[in-house]
Amino acid sequence: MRTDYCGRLSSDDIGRTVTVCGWVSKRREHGEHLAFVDLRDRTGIVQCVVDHAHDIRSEYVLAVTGTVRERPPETVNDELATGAIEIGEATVEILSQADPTPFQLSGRVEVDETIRIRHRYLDLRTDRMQRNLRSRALVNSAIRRAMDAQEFVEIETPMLIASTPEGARDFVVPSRLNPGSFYALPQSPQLFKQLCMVGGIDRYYQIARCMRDEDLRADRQFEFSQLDMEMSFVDGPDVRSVVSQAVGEATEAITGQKPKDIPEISWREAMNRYGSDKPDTRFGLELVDVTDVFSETDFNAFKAPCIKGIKVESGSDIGRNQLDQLTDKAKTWGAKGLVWIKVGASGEVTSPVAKFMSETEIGDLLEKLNAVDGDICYLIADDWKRAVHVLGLLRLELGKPPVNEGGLHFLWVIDFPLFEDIDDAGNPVPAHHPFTMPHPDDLELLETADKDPSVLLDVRSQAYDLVLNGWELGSGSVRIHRRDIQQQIFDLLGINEDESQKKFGFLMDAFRYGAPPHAGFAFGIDRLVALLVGEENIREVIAFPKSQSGTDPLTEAPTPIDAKQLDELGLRLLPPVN
RNA sequence: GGUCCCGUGGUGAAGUCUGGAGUUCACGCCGGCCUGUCAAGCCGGAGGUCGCGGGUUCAAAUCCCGUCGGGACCGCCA
Repeated sequence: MRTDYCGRLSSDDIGRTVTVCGWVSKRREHGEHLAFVDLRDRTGIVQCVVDHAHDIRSEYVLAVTGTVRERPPETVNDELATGAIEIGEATVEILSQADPTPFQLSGRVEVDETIRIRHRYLDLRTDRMQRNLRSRALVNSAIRRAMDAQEFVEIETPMLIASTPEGARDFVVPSRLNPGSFYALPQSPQLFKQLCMVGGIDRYYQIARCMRDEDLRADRQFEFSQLDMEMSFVDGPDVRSVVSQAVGEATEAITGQKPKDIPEISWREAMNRYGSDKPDTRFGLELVDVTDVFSETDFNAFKAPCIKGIKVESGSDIGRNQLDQLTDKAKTWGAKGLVWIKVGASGEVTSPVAKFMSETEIGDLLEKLNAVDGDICYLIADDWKRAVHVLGLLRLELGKPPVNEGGLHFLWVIDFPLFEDIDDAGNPVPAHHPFTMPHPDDLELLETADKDPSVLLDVRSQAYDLVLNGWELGSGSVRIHRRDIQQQIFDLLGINEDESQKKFGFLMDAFRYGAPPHAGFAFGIDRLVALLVGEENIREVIAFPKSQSGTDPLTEAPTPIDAKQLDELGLRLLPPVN
């Protein structure tokens, strides 16, 4: 049907008779016997000169046949890749007509995203979506190349699996053959990839679809894709090296440049310096500990276990209104308050709480924060966890650059704590999943936990996250491959033997028969691609995404199902709750 | 569970704070003119339940209450 793609025609083709197919991007009519039709396919646009084009409208699908010729010099279009040539004396076959589109595809005006998604088949024709989806495909193939080159085996794991109550909320699928029982859709192939290691696969990977029924965000959809991998007889650095390689090749495939070696930072240091376990290291504004300065303060609000501050250079021209808004935000983030101190020319300060601080305290504070004339300091006093958390959010609020500025700052965050908290029942809450190997140096801390559970919070794990520009790309860990340690962890988590046998019995059983030491990782493809192409929302790199409320504007999913389907599945609906 | 922002012809915005005739701008659409445009140009035209419901008022896009939809974030996401 066609001899060439629109965007690939060039001066080399002058004189050839060609047929191109595509959509009418634009028609410019100059009278009955001269019109220019810009024809678009996936490769780009070419101008066709048509004798009579009155019946041709935008987005009609055409096959255009004509002779490639040089444009008159004064009409060359430098903006267009094919701008030096045109298809002359073109004859047009209309393959398909088109109604006026519900929004313009030119990209000249921003279009409401719901409208774009409702008509995604049109939106996909735009340069932006064509580029994003092609970039995503390039990332996928680069990752596959990298993994294949390192002798990983691609293995598919089941989509219909057993539900486990840990972690995120499961999507569940009722079983017709076993009424009253349900499958869960995988939140990740975690257990299966560990079974692959027991099975001697040695190196497994998969570009896996995962589902989690949690609230949606700019960087979270119900469904997402991960590069999921697992290796035997390796340690954390080995895994990080392989992942760095794959991510590096994916980055190079899009940007043309291989990223530098990825720095590593401990979780503790990340929290202290950035107030986040996924720090955006494109900019400074680091947190400074000033607890010592106020160790003997009379200021009641600062009689706290931890006081952290950040300094904004030349930030003192901020107005009272904005400061009040920042304070309100800090409170919604969990702070009791937010203290700000503006620094004047000769070191004098302006602050609602200056009168509660001694001159020594103010002097030491400014010195620690290295604050000078025109700067403003923000301080949070609280327990360590809350202080760094709130100040970390404030740091982003004050300094986070736009998505496509500041370059790509990859970062490994290592030495995560094994437990993030102790729950009301006195059981530790795992920070990662319960198969994460504790740090070898901290194993003895586990033994002493009977006497003092709080030491558990100091136990490090062999878990690590990969972070890019403040987004958690993914996480992984060295796994527990010994039943005794695994049972010890289950005991600590308050999961008794019955329960662990019921939930993870197949894994525990597998470990009876010779489990190799193994470790793995998974990172989100959607997030990686979004950041690589400079999109601040992963919906822009997903062909058919869902809205924040989990509905699909295109298909209207989710929808009720009819009584017959419910009957078959042995389900009955409760009356709607009002 | 919570906080904040948005909703005005097909699209995007202004108008809302400070109530006074559906007013304006750009794009698109329809018709006409037009033989070198490429954001073509010129002339003309059509197109509206100001998300929805209620209230206040002589009068509501505008003020108040509720509700729906979209988005950003906190919680949540082992």
